[in-house]
Amino acid sequence: MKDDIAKAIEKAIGRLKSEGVIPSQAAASVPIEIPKDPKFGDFASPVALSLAKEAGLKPRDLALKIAGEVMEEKDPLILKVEVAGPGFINLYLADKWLDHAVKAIRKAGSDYGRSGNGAGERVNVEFVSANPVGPLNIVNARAAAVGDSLVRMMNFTGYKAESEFYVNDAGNQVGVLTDSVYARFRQSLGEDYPFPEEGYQGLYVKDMAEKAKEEFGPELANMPPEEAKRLLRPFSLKQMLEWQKKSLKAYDVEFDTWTSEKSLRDKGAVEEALDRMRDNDDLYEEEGAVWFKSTKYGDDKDRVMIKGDGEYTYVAPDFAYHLDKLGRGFTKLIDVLGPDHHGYQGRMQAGIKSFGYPEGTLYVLILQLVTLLRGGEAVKMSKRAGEFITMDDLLEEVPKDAARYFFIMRNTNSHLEFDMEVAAKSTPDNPVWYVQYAHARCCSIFEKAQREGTDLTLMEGADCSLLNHPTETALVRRMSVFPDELWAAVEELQPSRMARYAYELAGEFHRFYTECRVVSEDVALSAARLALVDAVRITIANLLPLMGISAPERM
RNA sequence: GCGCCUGUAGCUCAGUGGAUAGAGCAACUGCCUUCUAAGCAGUGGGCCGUAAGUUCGAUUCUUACCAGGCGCGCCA
Repeated sequence: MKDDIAKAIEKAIGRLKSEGVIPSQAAASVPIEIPKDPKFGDFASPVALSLAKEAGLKPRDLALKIAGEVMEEKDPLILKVEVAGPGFINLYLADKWLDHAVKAIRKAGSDYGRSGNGAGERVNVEFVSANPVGPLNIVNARAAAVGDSLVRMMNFTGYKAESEFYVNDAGNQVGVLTDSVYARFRQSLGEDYPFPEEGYQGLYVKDMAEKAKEEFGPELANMPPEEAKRLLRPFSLKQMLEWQKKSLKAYDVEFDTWTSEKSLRDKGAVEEALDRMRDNDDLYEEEGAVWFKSTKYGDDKDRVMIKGDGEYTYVAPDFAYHLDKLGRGFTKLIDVLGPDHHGYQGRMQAGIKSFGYPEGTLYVLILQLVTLLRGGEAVKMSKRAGEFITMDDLLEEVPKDAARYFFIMRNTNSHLEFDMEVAAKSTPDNPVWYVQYAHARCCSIFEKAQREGTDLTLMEGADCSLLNHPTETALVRRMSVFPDELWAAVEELQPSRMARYAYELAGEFHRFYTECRVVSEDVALSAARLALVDAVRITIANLLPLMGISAPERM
């Protein structure tokens, strides 16, 4: 409906343009909003306010002209158009539109909200990509929730989006992990074997050492350390990856692709990427190192690609990795990163440009920090002392649905306060329950109606124009903008918008539920309200899975 | 010092170049013989960090400053 209204106003503006009232080059987009106060109409547009200057008219006068044009050739669903305030165009819709809107939602069913807006563009969303050296942490968990929701939302709106996890299995961090496991292994045999200075202290390293003992037997101790570590390295890596996969699965996050840095290196992808930069004259040698002239593409300083000792810096394989993704046919790359990586953005954008891809190919979404609270008190975490809450720990305290909602409920560039006690509760302060409860209530109405012998097929012939109660029209309005809200969330890469929309929709439903009895003696009204409730059920059932949250039928 | 993010109600956060700046929590007051009260309605609470600029109009855009967070390696 929002679209139809925007089109009607666009047409009106088009006619005014051809009459020369508005200059033809004036911007074309027509914003439509739901007014805060229903007395300002079902929908409103401030378009005249922004166009007034170019037209050389007072906003109000222009609004009157546009309104006049809209009425001239008006959509039968539009009842009247008014101009109010400084120049808002307020549209009031005929009751018939309620019927249209509800029927459209029910007809679309599980496809309500789905669109082809993404036009099949192939998008790669990379997220989490934690080093395979320890358990997943809370920022990883936020990245998992945000990244996975983005992929789901994008696929629902016509993109071909895939999720990807980049495994840093070639760097020296895995070496440190291997050394740590090896040391714990020797210690477990009663030896006084030194633990590496930068080694990983966590208990899981000891567990892995025990597993290694089972796997390889005590003869591992008799091998030269280098040989033992050659066995331990892939073994440790595999354990870590399995652990991380398991943690993610518990959050309903599964990746389409896991790409290994090592495999990229092995097939010469790094050299290939560097050659490409060299061909562009973007590499140079200085002080015994090879540098990428990233300042040429807007980075604040040039970056070393090959160190003095002949090793790559971590960025070189990262460039190769991005080039690899692009080589697989993705035209848009999204990297979801933690707050400590924002400095990474400039060099990576520079690399993409050096490879010849257009501006806007890569989008880096930076997530801000998460502060964990328990009952309003900050949870003390000390990495050094090995005291920190992992993603797994969190799930033991907070149900998956609540965790996922909490992780996406804030804008990505806002710090997130996550109170585990609130998230774990089933009380009104917990927004997840509020939304799920709305869905359960819808289902419960049908269950009750059926049990009491109400003929549910009555819905099919329902006349939803009867839904005149303010809470009913508000509910229909809110539902009708779901596709627009979803698309806005996708364009802004902000799943938080979906979380908020879900909350608002649930609120409209709870108000309706309190004010209006669905099943009553009035057969026609009951039929209309059942259809309305069905539409709500459909909308919520479609949007919760986009956030990886279930829509329970009973609570 | 430089860069990125943030500064809106007691707390956590929405929001927008324009109509009286919103929600949840916390406080207080009402509403269950009726489809789940895990709900609803209401009251109180705001120099939208400070100052200047652009504008008919700024909480929104620009700049400076103040405050908080995070980064700034031939570490990953």
